[in-house]
Amino acid sequence: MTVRTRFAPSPTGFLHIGGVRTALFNWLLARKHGGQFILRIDDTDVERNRPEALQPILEGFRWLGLSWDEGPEVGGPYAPYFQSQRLELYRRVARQLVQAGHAYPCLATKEELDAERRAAEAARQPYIHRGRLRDLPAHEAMAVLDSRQAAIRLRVPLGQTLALQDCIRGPVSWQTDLIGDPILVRADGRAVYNFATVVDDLEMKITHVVRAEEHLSNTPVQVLIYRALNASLPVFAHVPVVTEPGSRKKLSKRDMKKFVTAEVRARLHALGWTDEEIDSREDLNPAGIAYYRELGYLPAALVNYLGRLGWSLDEKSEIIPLDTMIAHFSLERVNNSPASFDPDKLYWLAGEYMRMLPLDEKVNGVVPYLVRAGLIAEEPDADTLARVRRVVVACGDRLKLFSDILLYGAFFFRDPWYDPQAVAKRLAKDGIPTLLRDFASVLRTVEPFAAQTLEASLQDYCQSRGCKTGDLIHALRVATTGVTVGPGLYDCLEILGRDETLRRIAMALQRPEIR
RNA sequence: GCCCCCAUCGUCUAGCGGCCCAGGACAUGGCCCUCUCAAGGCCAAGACGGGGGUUCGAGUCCCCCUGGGGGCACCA
Repeated sequence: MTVRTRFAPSPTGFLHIGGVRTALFNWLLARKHGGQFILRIDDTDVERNRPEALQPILEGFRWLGLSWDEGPEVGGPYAPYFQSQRLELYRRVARQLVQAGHAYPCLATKEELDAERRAAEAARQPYIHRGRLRDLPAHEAMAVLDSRQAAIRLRVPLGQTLALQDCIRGPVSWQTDLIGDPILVRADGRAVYNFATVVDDLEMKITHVVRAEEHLSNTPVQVLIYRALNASLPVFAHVPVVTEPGSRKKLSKRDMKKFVTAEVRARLHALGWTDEEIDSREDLNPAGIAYYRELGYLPAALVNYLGRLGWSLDEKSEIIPLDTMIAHFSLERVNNSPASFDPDKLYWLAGEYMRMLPLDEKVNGVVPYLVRAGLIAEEPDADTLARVRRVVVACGDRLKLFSDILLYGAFFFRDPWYDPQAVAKRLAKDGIPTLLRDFASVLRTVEPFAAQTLEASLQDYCQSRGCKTGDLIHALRVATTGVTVGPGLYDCLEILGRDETLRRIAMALQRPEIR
């Protein structure tokens, strides 16, 4: 039997980290067993659907490399993969259930039901709805269905215990008496999630239903539907929810905006985003995928992080290559308590993955950021690319995200932006400008103008002059880069070259703070 | 209110009765390295929610309590 899993987002908002993690588990399970991973769009709730939400979801999956074997844009043997296009199927199946006596029409209005629910609440009683036509004989029920616009409800069998083995939770059970007769098809003919899901999972031959724990309470209803359809159950696995950093509440796509903190805004501003752009992008925040893509996180790092969130390979592995993850993934090793999303650990992983990335790919990843910042031309020539490469090498492990290139390497591509504090601390001090001016004359003749010889000559110079190397080094750094942090000084000078280095030193010495 | 689930360092986790006075990782603090910032190395601090059982022995099994979470729609 081939394993078939699915992820079924509803396009009512943007995918968050938790949703992606659930999708990843589905994907891993399918890949591990050489099965299929299906993407299905659960969009039966047309009023709440937002067509513009679909593309970002698909793009997110593509970016992460979570390929789907069947679904939007790729089709498949059970197309269409949009529930909104399968309503006829659900209606047909629901009618069959009525005919078989497992379901019945319901004429209650929304107002009546609301009143019932409120009354139950007021009486502090659980609300368990049983329709008035529940016990109508099947042929009469069909007659009602044909003559009136009626919703269809499942007739929940009374007095039973539903027990099943969840792959992650273990044995779980429910009393059917406590389950109200659920709506299968709305009065307007549109199926409801619980029903459409079962019909589709059955038709699409889904073998493993891996979904978030918030769906656990939907499971008894769905089990009842499977039974009514005389179908065998898939394997159920309810993965714990992902909670917000700092709270124990599950991540929700409704208020992702609250993750747009001042710090997040500052980061995005640094990349050239305006507040208007940030505010118009709902998924551009630390709970969404787009944020990490924009900042230049490596997708492999995100996948690794998400895979380790609630799952472990063994007692110590943190960095787990995707093929290892696929080879060893199992639902049995999925943890069963909620996991809190930790941006710090993700950031650390991003750095680890960046370190492992081949140089060429680092250069390729960094170029778009330099282009967008207007530091290099859109189609950089070979010389520029060679220079970018040298800068990337100089940045070394400082580069954790592609966007870090702007943090550590921008000054290689434009004049330094002199940080007043840095100038005050490292340049505008007694004797320093003179020292700098004097050493500049040494720099004029250093041969070759390379890191090693530069270092040697600076050491010699300081020794013969009896000055502290630190003073000169810091002064040089600020004079040539404008800031106090960055790659090794000698690497910086070498990349800048003799002429540019001298020009920058002269420029720095012209500053008003210095005389 | 009712139903269901969960419970190891701040966080992610290992642990499936003795290998655990609980291991790893992120974060934190200190030291080393060092031209800054990273990275790296070393060290430190830090957890089995509580109470009952079962057992020669319990983080591990059972029960209760407490705490947390999820769900109770003609939403998904």
